[in-house]
Amino acid sequence: MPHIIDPSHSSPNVIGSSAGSDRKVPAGGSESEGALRILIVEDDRDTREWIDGGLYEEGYVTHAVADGRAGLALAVQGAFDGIVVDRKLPGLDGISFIRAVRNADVQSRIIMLTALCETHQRIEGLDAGADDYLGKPFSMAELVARLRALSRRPALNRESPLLEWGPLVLDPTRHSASCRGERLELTPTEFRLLDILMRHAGNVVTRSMLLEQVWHFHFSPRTSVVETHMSRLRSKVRDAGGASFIETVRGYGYRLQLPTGPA
Amino acid sequence: MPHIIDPSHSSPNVIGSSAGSDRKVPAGGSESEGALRILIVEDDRDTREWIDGGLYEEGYVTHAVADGRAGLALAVQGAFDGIVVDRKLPGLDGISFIRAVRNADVQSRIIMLTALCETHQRIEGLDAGADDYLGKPFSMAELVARLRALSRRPALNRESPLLEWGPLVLDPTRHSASCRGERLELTPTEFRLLDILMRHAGNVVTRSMLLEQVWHFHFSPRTSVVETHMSRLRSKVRDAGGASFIETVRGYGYRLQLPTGPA
DNA sequence: CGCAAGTTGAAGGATTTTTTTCATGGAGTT
DNA sequence: AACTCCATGAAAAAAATCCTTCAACTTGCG
Repeated sequence: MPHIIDPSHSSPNVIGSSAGSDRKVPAGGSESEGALRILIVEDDRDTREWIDGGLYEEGYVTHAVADGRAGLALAVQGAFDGIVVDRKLPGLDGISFIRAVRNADVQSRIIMLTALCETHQRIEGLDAGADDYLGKPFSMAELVARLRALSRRPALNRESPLLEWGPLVLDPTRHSASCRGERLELTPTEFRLLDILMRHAGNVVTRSMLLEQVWHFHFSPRTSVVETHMSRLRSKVRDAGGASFIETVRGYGYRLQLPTGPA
Repeated sequence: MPHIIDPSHSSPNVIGSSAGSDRKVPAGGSESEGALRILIVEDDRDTREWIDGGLYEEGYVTHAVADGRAGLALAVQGAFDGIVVDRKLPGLDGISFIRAVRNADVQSRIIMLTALCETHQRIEGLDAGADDYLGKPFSMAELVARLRALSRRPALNRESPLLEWGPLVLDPTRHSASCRGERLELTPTEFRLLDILMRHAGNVVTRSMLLEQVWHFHFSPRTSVVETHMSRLRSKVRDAGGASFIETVRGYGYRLQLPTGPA
């Protein structure tokens, strides 16, 4: 799905420090099953309101704040099911925020939002206790999908969310991947490649995106790094599983595609 | 095929004159223009080619120039959907560029690239008529997201996920097309041809338009590239669906036409 | 500190796919 | 009929991609 940031979904009152925006569930639901409570900590107003509105439409009960400290207070006493927090925040940094929340023994599932060129930070975030991360810009669909994935796990089980695609399984927090249960011994670069492919499974990931997200290139080098590593990744996956899932889309990039993949 | 920028295509002298820019879309005035056309005005070669290549991979039709004046000429007569312009340009400054473009009553969405973190310049840019700005370094994903966001802001100029015409379905983001559910294995060029035809479904697409949007030719070469590719595209569609939807309008170009006519 | 093991990206040739050219014959027009 | 425009297949040309090798570099460890 296209990464669209549409600021048009605006929600009424979103607050700075003390208060917040509470939303009700559109359709009624029981305490146990229905309304999942999500805390949003994001300083950029447009983005915050976009997330807020989007999750509201998905049936979540949201609470959005712009400030890290305010968010922390809420997180600790709010019994939220999930927390969406920007890495870069004024006052209290996103990573410090996460660390603080975990120190307070809060079990909420946390998704960290990071700019695309902050791979390093992502790992830091996961180490700090985030359950997953999402690179900006992202689509509402992606966020909802990751939230669902997280909430599917048992409440107290802080098991990391797995990315799965057919026989491929990748664990972002453990930096491990497997195919048909067989462990893939991937180098960091290969891991990142597979990670990106899997997060966009079924869709084309352009060479530019890969160069950008893995190599931080903001120009087009005339090298063939992508091809080289893709080749290595492919052969490892092939050795483990047999089929070649990584399809090349000539002129554009690559795509993870199951032989009998969905339309 | 990260398309190369041939200076002869982007230099000013090609512009003002007759140049193959007879963009006469046959009546109907349907707002559904072809693929979104983006003008890139950026002097740094690496950056320019990076943006150019990246947007190409995303399916945009791009025109890239290094010079502000050349860009201005293009912007004024080019009917671009979006313009990406660097703030710092040799010759004609980015802000002056924007001002000039707006003075010429051009409605294209403009995104200004600013290397400086100086808010001052950004505001100046927005005042001059830019719709948005992006600070360097930025990620391709961000640029694409902003472009998408902008292109849907005004009218219904939104880029719909799927293009459909009778049994033909084309998914721009996945670079895939199908006929009667059967997947069409198209090369990049064929894909672009079909894309343009479908966006103008029912209307004649002139050879000039095709040469310009697919090949970046601003003049009419004597080759028969168009015919050749159209032929191949036709046969592929025929193999998949049976009927031949691509009608040739002798002396003008081609048109996508259902045997039973459009609704 | 120096070695061993592992990782990375450049280089470059092989391979595959795509694009273009070109020649020919057909179709439509005047 | 003469002419122009178009369709098409074959073959040449040009890209794009694959994949292996190699030297530089990093890291962990004795």
